[in-house]
Amino acid sequence: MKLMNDKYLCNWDIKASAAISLQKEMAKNVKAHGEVISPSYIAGIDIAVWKNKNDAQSAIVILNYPQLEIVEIKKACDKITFPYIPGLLSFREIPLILKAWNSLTVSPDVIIVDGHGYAHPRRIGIASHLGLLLDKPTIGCAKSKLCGVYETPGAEPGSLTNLIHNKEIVGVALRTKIRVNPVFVSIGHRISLENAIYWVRECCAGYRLPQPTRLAHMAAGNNL
DNA sequence: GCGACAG
DNA sequence: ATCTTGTCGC
Repeated sequence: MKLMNDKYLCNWDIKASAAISLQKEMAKNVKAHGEVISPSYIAGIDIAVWKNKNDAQSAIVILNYPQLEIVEIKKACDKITFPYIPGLLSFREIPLILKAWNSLTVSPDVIIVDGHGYAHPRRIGIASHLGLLLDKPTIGCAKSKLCGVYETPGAEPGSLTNLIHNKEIVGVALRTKIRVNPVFVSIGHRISLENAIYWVRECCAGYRLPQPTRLAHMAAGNNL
């Protein structure tokens, strides 16, 4: 697939301070509204870092909807350079994600990213950053919180509570399955929070994580 | 200075 | 993220 918005493309070999400056500029262009109505394809993205701490593999899995069957899987391997710094995850993972994106033949209508989007100190987590680059609706679905406070959601699957940071609702803690910890959903780009929550729920076929994310995680680790 | 801290 | 099999609980 072709990269739609190369104006957001940057030199990935930069310092943390420069990355933060870029985030503050890009955050102004994130669109927190938009509805994905009846998608034909939903993508899941994740990366696995080899234990040697240098090599990594990204995976993009495309599922059809509503069947949620795999229609395409693309992977890319390379050395990982940028260190893991909370708040700067996108600069570590996106280069490898774009490499896999280039080989895609199916264009997804919405993408679920393993990590936060708007629920980020500067409102631009990896889901939002990737959404700007690909000019696609993206959703952030993380397994743990990066910033903000929230009340424990009810025990019933589907229940949720707001994730609040600096008095602003930045996402929700969503109980996707009984007796498991909630996941954190936030908008990535070009989608409303309500619609993002809808699609995450729609993709959780009895699992804690949405199927696109689960399968991308397995694919990245060569377990699929 | 101290605590928090996606993957 | 990753190191790692079986085991306990719903």
